[in-house]
Amino acid sequence: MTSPNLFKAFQGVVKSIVEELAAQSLLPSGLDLTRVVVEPPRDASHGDLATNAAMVLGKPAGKPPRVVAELIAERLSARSDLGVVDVRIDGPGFINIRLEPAAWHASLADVLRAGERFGDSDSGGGRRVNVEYVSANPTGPLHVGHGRGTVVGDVLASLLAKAGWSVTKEYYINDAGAQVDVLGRAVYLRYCQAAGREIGEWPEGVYPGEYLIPVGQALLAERGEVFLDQPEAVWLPEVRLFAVDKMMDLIRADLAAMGVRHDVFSSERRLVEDGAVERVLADLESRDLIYTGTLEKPKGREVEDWEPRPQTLFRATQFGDDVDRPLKKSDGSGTYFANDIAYHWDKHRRGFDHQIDIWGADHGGYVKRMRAAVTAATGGAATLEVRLCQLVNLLDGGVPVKMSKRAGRFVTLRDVVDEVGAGVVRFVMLTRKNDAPLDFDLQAVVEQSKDNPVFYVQYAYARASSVLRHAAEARPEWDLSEAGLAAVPLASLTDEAELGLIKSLAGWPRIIEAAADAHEPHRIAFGLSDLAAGFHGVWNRGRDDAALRFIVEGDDATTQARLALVRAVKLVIGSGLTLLGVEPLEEMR
RNA sequence: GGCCCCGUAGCUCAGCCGGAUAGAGCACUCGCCUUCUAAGCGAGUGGUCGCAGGUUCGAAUCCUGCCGGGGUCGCCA
Repeated sequence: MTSPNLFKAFQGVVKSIVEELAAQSLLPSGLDLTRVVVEPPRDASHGDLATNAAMVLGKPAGKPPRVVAELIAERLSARSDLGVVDVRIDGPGFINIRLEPAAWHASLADVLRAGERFGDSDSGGGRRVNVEYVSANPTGPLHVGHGRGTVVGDVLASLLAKAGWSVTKEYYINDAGAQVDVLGRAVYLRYCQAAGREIGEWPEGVYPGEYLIPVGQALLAERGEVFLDQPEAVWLPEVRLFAVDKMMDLIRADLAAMGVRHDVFSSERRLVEDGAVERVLADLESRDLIYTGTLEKPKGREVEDWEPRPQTLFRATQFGDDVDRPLKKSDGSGTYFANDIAYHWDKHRRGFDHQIDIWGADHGGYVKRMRAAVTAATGGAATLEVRLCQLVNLLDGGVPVKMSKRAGRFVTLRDVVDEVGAGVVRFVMLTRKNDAPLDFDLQAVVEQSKDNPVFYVQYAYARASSVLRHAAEARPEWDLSEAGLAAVPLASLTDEAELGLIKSLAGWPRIIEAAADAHEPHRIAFGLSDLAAGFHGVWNRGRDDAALRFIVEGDDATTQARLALVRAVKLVIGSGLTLLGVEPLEEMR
């Protein structure tokens, strides 16, 4: 289901004009129109819409851009039915189009009629895409760094859904590696403590996390003392399972507090037990993509006790990686990489040929091999895109918050959510593009000032709500719903700032589309800030000049038209915030 | 040493997968303000887009090589 998109509509018009010209032999036929776009000009003084058609088509058409521009411009000028009032050719061959105010009024009504659907598109065409994010090890609560990937993945998923993709949100549970053994041992110690045993000094390399105390107690309550004084081989398998279960409960609760809900949780252990890893490796082997070889020692970096040894290797270099990668540990079990190949292959088997993973930047060195493996394992049918999230620096009033795992002092994501709210966390995580480091200042993010983008956007929404509340009180007989205001005459919206705001609203679908195409959810947050700035600007004009206020005593027509604009602003900002998973605030308190 | 990311105004960052005199916020300077929602408003100063080549009608954007910062580098995940 698509919604109105003025720029797309004009793009279609320009293309059909080119085809028309071709049909009349004024231009060659069969020109490639994929690069023809209609967009807002960089400078509003150039016009309302601009197209690069003449510059893109000049060369293939064998004519100077300005000649092509003349041909197109002439026909565009004739389209008064679309509200075109002026067309001119500028610069190297841009065609700038100006629309009459009535066209913008119509576009405002379109926004209101589209409602929540405004900005939807069908560019995904219903194709399936899998977004895997968070996937933190099930060994403890989520920390702030996880929070960033969580938000980026979650909003990307929403964005793709809005752009017409069929999205599955997935979490990969790393419950098969050595760290869950470590977790199991830690929980066992807590269990012994719960049973009143003295355990002496806490062993090296075992999580001392206090959050494991209740897990040990729960284990005791559930299973009694059966594991006491038993060798590890007896208790570890069960304790490990128990512990992972509890940790996932913890993580799910953290995610719920952020408003995140995955569709699928996939277990690494399950994949291994089901033989998926063996099957994938066998398949790769049958295609001669696995061999036994010895890797060279990495240069320029000291590796302790390095010694050449033969390993089972995947021919990653055949698929663009820099070296071949090991698939088996010395004990014969699969490496994390081997299991991960099976996992991504499994996603492909489940019907996902578009896969997106959100990882921390520290896994950057892993991207090439994983993409190589996906290509190899699926015979090129599936593609993997990895988006890396840089570090989050947690600050408190400009001072870095010291986190030390050893001292047991680290701030969890939940701590932050409880302190500033999920909405604030979600928005702030998108105030930087994903591959740039992000400062998260606990004080700054709750500051009520223009410097704080979360506040600034919420305030715009609250102001719009407030104006509508006032209007509803003053004129209870008016229909101030989106549908109601869509039907109101808008001719009195003639102020330039008002028209500018309408133009910004009309451009909203472009922002969503660009963000979805580029897989960059932060663009929504930036777009919202711009919209909010536009609205605050219009609002502020009413300070100096009472005639420019939204509610004008004694002028119902103007008031209603302006309320339509306010309603549309509220609609778009509200839907943008919702897209980010941030609840819009009706009033600031 | 290899690979990945980053380098845009004094600071923090945008820049729509090549376009028209490169944008915003903060800071600074100068005015205004006490308001339908208060936690201000308007204007101005300010940039060799790290450096050097290349691709073309056109490059902050694409390619190559340097410089600087961060991450990462066999049986951890």
